[in-house]
Amino acid sequence: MTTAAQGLHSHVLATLGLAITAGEHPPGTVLRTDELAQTFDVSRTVVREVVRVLESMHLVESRRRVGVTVLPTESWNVYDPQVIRWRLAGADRPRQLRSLTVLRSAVEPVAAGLAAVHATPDQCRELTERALGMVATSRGRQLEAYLVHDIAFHRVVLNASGNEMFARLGDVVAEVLTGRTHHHVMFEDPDPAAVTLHVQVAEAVRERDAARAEALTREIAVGALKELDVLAP
Amino acid sequence: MTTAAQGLHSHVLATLGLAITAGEHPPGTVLRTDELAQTFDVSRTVVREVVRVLESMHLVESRRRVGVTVLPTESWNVYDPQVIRWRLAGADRPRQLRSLTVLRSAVEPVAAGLAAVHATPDQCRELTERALGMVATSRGRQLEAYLVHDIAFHRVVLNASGNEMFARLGDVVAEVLTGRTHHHVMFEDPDPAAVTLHVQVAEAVRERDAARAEALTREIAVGALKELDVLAP
DNA sequence: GTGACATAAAAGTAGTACTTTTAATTCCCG
DNA sequence: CGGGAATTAAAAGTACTACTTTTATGTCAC
Repeated sequence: MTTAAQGLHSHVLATLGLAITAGEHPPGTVLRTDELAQTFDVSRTVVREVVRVLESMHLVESRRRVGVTVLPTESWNVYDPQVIRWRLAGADRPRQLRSLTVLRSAVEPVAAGLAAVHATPDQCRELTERALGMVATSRGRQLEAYLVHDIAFHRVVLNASGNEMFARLGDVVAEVLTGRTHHHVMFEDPDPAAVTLHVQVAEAVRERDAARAEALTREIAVGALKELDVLAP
Repeated sequence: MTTAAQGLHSHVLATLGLAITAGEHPPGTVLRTDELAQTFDVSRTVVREVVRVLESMHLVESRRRVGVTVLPTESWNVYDPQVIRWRLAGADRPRQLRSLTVLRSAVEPVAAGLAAVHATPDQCRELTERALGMVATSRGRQLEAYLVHDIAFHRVVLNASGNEMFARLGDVVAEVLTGRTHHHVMFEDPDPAAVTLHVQVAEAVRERDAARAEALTREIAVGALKELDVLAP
């Protein structure tokens, strides 16, 4: 059971998409639609719709008289949430987590700076609440509860930035944080220093101190990068 | 001629996608597949494939007994290059340019810093060449030639960062730079200060000075933001 | 060997028939 | 009169079949 699916389309899409992003069917592989139809025991219609979607993600290319060719990784729409999810579920999850964390480290500080300028009172309040929630759940193996607050916190910052491109990264950040928690640290409580930094970011945003919000968030980012050994020691 | 298209599918997709992102069919609008088939004078098969693609971009949602509903802007996959292109071609092009420029301002400095660490000798060389090309074409209304170098320069930086998420933003940056040139400055030569900064970035990368490459690129970004009045005066 | 030509393989398109889901309406009972 | 269960019908989902179009590849003449 890789992915639940009501509807044949969803099922085939999930299976095939995952297979391709996981590296079965490596780039260059040629698939034929009626062969796929047979494999999945669905009609060609369904397969064609799936192929069209995969094509729009630039995972494959469909050419007449040739078939459906798997494209090289460089062409993939790596920002497509679906593709990200598939890759996080597959083999090169570590690599994926790394590159997404680097992206976060670039985006979130700037987003925090903008949030300090644009955040509504409501957003300021939720930010503070979430930071306090993180503090409250930061000790004693309450990792799941902590994660919820952490995700919400970062999502609010991204939304409050007022930039739609940033806002749409909320899901990505959620995936990264979830992946991190559920993967390699799972046991130990979160770093107290990081928790403090979140509280201070909330403070800075509330006080409209953009430079400080940005700098503090950059520190959080550095911490996240270190955790994944992306940084030189 | 909105978009060239060999193949009915591409044509319908381009037309409908553009229409939706442009704000005709505002969010909440319900379209029916056979109605669309009639409108475009194609078979329901073609329409369904198009709808499936639009659905994967989260522009629409298709529900039984209801029809194809246009989703609110917040759900759109704004990182999908296709969506970006449609929106840049449509009505809220200015807004789109603004948010993309903010994204650039966050990503490119970090990318430049990483490039200083990871760039191959080849990439360093091309970077220098492109910077010099910019200098050479920066005076005397050679805007098109300048643009080519400018795009290539930024693309190399993003690629050299070694991060695939950054690398994939090359097209976005290209669109933004093109839009900027072809839009509101078209007449006057590029800012000499910006040109110099590019040369210095190439230098910093070549000398493996990550901090300097990042700082300089940040200055370029500030310039781009100012140009669009994103920054407070 | 090279270029024109023929062939066939695979995707693209169309149309139709049927199934499934589900919003909305109806209708019965309290 | 009101609310909930049963019915209905509208629209998408699926399947299948027939046909068209493109084009890689192999063939043949020169």
